[in-house]
Amino acid sequence: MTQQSVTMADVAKAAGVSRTTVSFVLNGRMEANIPEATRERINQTARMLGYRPNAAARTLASKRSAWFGLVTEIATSPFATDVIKGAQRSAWKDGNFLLIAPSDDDPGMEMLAVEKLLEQQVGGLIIATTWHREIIVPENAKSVPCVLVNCFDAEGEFPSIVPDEVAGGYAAAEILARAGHTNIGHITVAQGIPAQIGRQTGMKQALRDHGLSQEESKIVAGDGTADSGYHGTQELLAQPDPPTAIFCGNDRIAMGAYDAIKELGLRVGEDISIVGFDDQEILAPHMRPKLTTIALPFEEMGMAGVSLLNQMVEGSPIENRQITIGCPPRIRSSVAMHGQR
Amino acid sequence: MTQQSVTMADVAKAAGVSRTTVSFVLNGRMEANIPEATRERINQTARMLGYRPNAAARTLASKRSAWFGLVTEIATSPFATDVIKGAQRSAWKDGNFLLIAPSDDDPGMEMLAVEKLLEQQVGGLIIATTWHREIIVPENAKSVPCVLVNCFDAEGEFPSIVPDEVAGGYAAAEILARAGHTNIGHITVAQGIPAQIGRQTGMKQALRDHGLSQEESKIVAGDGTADSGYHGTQELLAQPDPPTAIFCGNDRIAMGAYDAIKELGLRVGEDISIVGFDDQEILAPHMRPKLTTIALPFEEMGMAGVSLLNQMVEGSPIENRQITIGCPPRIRSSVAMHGQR
DNA sequence: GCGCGTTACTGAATCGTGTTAGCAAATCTG
DNA sequence: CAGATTTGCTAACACGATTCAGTAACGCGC
Repeated sequence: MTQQSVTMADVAKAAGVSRTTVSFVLNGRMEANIPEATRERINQTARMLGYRPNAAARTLASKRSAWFGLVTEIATSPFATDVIKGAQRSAWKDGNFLLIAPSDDDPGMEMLAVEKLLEQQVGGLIIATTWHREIIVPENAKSVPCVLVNCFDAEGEFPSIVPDEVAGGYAAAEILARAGHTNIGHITVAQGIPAQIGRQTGMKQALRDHGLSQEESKIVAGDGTADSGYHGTQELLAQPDPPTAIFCGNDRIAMGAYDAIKELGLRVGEDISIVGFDDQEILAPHMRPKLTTIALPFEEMGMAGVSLLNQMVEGSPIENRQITIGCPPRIRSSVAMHGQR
Repeated sequence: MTQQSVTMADVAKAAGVSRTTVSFVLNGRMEANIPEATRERINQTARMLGYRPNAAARTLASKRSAWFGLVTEIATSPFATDVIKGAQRSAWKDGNFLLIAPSDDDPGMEMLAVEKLLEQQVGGLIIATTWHREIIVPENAKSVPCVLVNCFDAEGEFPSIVPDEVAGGYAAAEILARAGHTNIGHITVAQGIPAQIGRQTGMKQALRDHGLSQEESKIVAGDGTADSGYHGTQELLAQPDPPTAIFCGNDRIAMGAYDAIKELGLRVGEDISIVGFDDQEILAPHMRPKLTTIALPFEEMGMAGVSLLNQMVEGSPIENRQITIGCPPRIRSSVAMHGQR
């Protein structure tokens, strides 16, 4: 109500030209060579009248919308924020919008979300998960360009963007090896997920490359919780030849590890070195000592997702369908030099 | 491209009726009394043909869109997620969408964000901040119903939804008082913000109501960081008559407090009781012992924002323009009984 | 003064839906 | 059985843009 809404026709009348001309000018169509004087006049009157384009009309007429859809499990994790942030920023730069729809990790819900987004005429779709895993992409998602972020489909049919877990695990172990540690423990996240497999694989490779061996007993299975970090650390430190450093599968595990270490009267970053994974913004930099960890590049993944989508929408050929994004180390204070170098 | 897009006209032709009839049936216009048989036939063919309504056309024709705009500082804080989550859920229920635009705490950016959202024909606007404070609402936000979440304008011109800081502070202090503590410390968040003022006010009231007094020295000014919690706690515990319980202005402060307490060889939840504020999902339940704290009702605020917006869009009278939402206590394990009851 | 190319525009169709006004047939009313 | 009402549907315009196909005016060479 009270929608006075100035239209192009109003601007055209006020400027004494046709709708078409106004459209050309406001969209910067230079090939319709409208002289500078007219352009200026039209822009002036548009501004004076407070003209605001109607996106719905534009979408309808041009059959191209300014929206991408993002389907994600906002319900569960704060991680989603960063993906949204990155995607949002990247889309915004090109004048695009993000329509966010919840999937809640329920296939039915997810299909509905996609359906609703398609009704909104989204030009492309991003499906993002909060933890790196394989998913089944809803059938209807195929009616429009679609990119997977932090997940992948079994057939590799969709382009996907995932963190480089292996390189991340490698970096984590290398930090400890470079600091002179030779007896390194590891507490894993939940068994069988890409994060666990990748990080552990990377760690083993790094240790080999640095000429270090690691007994099986130095790898304890956790489940990603702080509790599992606490108990895992107790288990490691109770061994006859306890490790001097622990690579924790994620930051929450590291949090539990801190507690266990302190309870034993030892000092994190002096007696025992710790490296985490994830770089949780409200955790890692606030721990005492501040946690050295490997960051999950959620924001970059979101940005990459949108730019990949842009390419697909424009019909550019996609060279790389499976993109991995590096996990940068965040060096803080939980790792100490050990022994002679 | 390859937009086969089945339209209403296609459905109409296939069903042997006019487009108008299809529109009536699909929109459930009962007053146009179409007999059950015809309705069924149209629904069938629509489903068979895979008809998907075009939201842009609908928005254009009906002059009412199915989406609300949410302007927020996604850039800075994980808190935003919960507001988005609540708003999203609430909107989704009514078939509405949320368009998210970043404000990045920059007035120019914010105006642009609002402008862009208005171009998208949003039916209403939510402006949300990550921390409770006063804001200046951009002028153009007035062209559509607008609700403030977690913030407010100086003139009270806009309906706003904020957490009940005072009641939260009251609850926090009461938990400690009820546990038998009589010597209670407090470490504040940044000076002068509503969170600091409200929580402190609530605390003082609770202590008065429980017949307790509190020396000025037992309130130390922090800045919301874990570091300030660490040093604040050291300061409090170094006093000649140290408190047996500390109400920390937020969970990060509590995190620092834990570290300081443990370093002194004391036990949290046994020797010293702690209550936090915010209930940060990835922090509070994972601390050791698990932190008793007061939750900030972000999700509820988001939901309340959307439903208030719905009322406004429908033209219902708004009875309450300044809504405060309660901050529920989350009782965990960081508070112990003290002394005789 | 004719043909041709450029410049600076305009008219009209189109996008897919909502919505009002109205019409023919069927049914009811008295 | 005439007139009024209801039932079941349709024609046509509107919404606010984009875009294609012109076209009138002008300059220019010959």
